[in-house]
Amino acid sequence: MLCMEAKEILKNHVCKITQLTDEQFDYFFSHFKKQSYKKGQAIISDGDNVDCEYFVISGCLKSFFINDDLKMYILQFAMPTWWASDFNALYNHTKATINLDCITDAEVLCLSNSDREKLCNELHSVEHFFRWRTNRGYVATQKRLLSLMNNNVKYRYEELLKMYPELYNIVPKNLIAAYLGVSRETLSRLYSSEK
Amino acid sequence: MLCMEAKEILKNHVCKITQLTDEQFDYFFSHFKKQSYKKGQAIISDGDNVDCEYFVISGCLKSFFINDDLKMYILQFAMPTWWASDFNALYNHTKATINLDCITDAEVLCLSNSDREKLCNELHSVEHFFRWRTNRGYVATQKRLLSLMNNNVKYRYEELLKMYPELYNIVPKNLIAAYLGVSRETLSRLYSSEK
DNA sequence: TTTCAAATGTGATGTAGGTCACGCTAGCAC
DNA sequence: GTGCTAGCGTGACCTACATCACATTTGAAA
Repeated sequence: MLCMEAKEILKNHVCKITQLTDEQFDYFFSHFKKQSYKKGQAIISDGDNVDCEYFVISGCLKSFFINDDLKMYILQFAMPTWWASDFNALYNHTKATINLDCITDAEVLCLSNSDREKLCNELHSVEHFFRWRTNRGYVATQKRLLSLMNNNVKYRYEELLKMYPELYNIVPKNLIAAYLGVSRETLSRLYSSEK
Repeated sequence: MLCMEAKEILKNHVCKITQLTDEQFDYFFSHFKKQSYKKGQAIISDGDNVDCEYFVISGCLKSFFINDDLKMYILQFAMPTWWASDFNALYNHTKATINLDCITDAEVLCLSNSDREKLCNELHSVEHFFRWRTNRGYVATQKRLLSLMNNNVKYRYEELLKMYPELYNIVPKNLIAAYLGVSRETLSRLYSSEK
């Protein structure tokens, strides 16, 4: 039943962008594997071989980097219909340098790198979809890069909450800080000062 | 003659990634328009409609953002075989917020957004190529984002020069600073302090 | 209900890098 | 040649944010 739901969510997401017949979509979908994870559970850890990318059905993931001083920087919060992985490791067949884990209980659909490439090769529409998806991620990351250079923490914080208001309730502030690239103390002082 | 050379450069670049017959490549290439620009000349300016993306044959471009205080932040230096544009505006049919201009005299091949989409639609291999290209840009931008949050200016400067040593001779230091997201004064103090 | 860890607030102090101001040099325009 | 502007160095001072330390709150587990 929830499996049915997952299929519908993915279908909705993909068919908004590209045309697939029902049979084609069924075939596409048959390559995904459903997984459930508990809050706090790791999906990809530093040093792992990375085989899959993950389409979020429910819950919230984070992909993040840990530096030598054990400081965490969050690359992405992944909410339903978002895709997450260590894309660098996935595309280049290197070990993971990015971690992926669960902020809440989560259900995802996994697609392996080789299956994605196979599907892209077999179905032009699927290749089109994945081109679209990466374009979107690329442009969003460029915007974030500029914002990081150009705007102060306060502005970036407000921008983030305007864009993803649901994060405010789901994600603890120390993780928001790790996304914005500041210390949790500085972030805390921000909204105690305003109003 | 240089036109022949441009064609070869593009062919080399594309066929490293994807299979195209000679006729297919000729057809692909027929949609590009060669353009020459002088040092300092603008290709895309803030507020423009953005129709094309640009494949660099020779010279060096920069894409950059100017904020309200007239401070410049450089998104990308584009050397030969790199692609540049305001991809956000291009994909989303909005006005340019990113500028593109020439650090040196430059020759480029222009491809319009509609021709790209047409070609991607007609030739699966072309769609594959563009998916690959954006994947690469996406991953590189994510890395830069992390480096910006995690590393200090000195490290980022050395990292940049290690990756693109040719920039050192071509690009004035104030532009390097604008790429790293620091003031030219700070950058200047860096390498006067070391050794 | 108690307990414990995670999440959060806040003061004191340190620091990387920004800003402003000025001077020098080199190459291009006339 | 003369003048002018872009590029670059450098000192003095300022500021946003980091770091460290400690207190308080909260929510989930036992």
